Amino acid sequence: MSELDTPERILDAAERLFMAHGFEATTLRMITTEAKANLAAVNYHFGGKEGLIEALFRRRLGWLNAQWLAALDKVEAEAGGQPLRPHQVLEAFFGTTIRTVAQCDEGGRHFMRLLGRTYTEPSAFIRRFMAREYAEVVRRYKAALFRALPDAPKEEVLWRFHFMLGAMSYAISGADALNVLGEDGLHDADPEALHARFMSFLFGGLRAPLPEFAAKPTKKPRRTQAA
Amino acid sequence: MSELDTPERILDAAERLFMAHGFEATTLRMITTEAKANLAAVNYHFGGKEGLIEALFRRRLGWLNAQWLAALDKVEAEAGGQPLRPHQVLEAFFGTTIRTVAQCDEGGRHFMRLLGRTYTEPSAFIRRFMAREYAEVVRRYKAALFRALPDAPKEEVLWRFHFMLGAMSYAISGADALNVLGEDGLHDADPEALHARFMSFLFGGLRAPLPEFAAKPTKKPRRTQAA
DNA sequence: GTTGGTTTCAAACAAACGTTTGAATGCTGC
DNA sequence: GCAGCATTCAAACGTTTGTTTGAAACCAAC
Repeated sequence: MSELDTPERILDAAERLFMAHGFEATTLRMITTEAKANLAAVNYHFGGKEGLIEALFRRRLGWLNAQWLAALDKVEAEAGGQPLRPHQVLEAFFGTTIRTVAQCDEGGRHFMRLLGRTYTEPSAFIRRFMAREYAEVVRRYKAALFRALPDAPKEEVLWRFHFMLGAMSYAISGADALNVLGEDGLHDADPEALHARFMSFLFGGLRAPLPEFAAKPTKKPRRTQAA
Repeated sequence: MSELDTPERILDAAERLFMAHGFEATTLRMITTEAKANLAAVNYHFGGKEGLIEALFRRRLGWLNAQWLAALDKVEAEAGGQPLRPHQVLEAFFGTTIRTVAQCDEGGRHFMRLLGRTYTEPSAFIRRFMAREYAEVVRRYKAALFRALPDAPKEEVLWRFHFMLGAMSYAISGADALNVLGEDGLHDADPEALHARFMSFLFGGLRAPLPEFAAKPTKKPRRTQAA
């Protein structure tokens, strides 16, 4: 067939519609209509709506995880066993993410925005799935960050990484969401610009002096920094 | 009556349930059951589900907007017409937010987490409402930020503010969401600690050097900064 | 050309949704 | 005690939801 087959068409349509309306508000009838498939096809191929969502995440997340791990492998290999510099870890994770978003097809971009929202999604089923799917990436990057910032309390590092994930979520949401800040349409800039301005923001946040209660006293207490 | 009256009980229950399950997945039956009210009460008092959501936001948002504007008024009065320092603007907005979350009752905290998610919520009805409700606060803070950072391109300032809102959303979501990063339970720290570590992160991000393509050449081109 | 397994399809399913109704109840002013 | 309004209540409304069904269509293998 020159067209994509039915499961593929359903996944593409679901990605777009889940993004536009959320998981709950998107109905199987909307999806199958857009995919030019029969309503029963979702249950036939995916076993139900939850099965569809799971398949949708699995299709993209496997590849994304591979990207993240490959980026970390690369810089760690270059470092030859030495601890990484903090900005290398950030670049490997967030740089890879932003760049990945940029080079995605339209469906991929929809998925990435969906992913950013899903981190705070309250649905128990989705959160369980995400935690399981991310476990390896989280473990590797946490270890790399802790090694890169041996003097910073682990708790502070995790909080800052948490903040960064939030910033990333909004960064990916892009200019659409930003335009809540005012009607004077900020156009979605080119990916290179977004990458540059986001990374410089992140690195500034990571290097910021620790709050006083958390800063360990050092030989030069005035200049205590996280990085 | 010693108990709260019906509309109040419904609003409280709705706040908790919308937070836990999202807008679409929360049904009027769940809400009225938890509020120990009749199903028809929602339509009687609020005119429908959308009316309930709108009332819910109006109840908390008016007060929150007042807090934000008062904080800005205060530092601007102290500055006596002079441009504010960047960290004063950040403290007025984000500091006020974090502190407000801390001193809220449980319902208030639920609402604030709801608010953070709503910024990227795709529902057209909610986004329209939010933009209208926030207009004044957005206008004032944008102006203050631009005055505080006269050398930085407005576009870059807006993007950084956008990133900060994302970080704030996750900061408010708190340790619950953070624990996706690993099972070793990070406890929700005391509010003072969260405030301190969040503000230092933010200020670092705002002060970070601009990406090269956006940095205006100055007399000392090597040290070009946003703040 | 018939068989057997996979995929599509229209139709129907029970359950749950937000909303409406009309009678019952509670409360206030007289 | 009665009128008048505000509120509560159980029941039903018409839709829409995800899912199931059983027959039709397709397609390769023999």
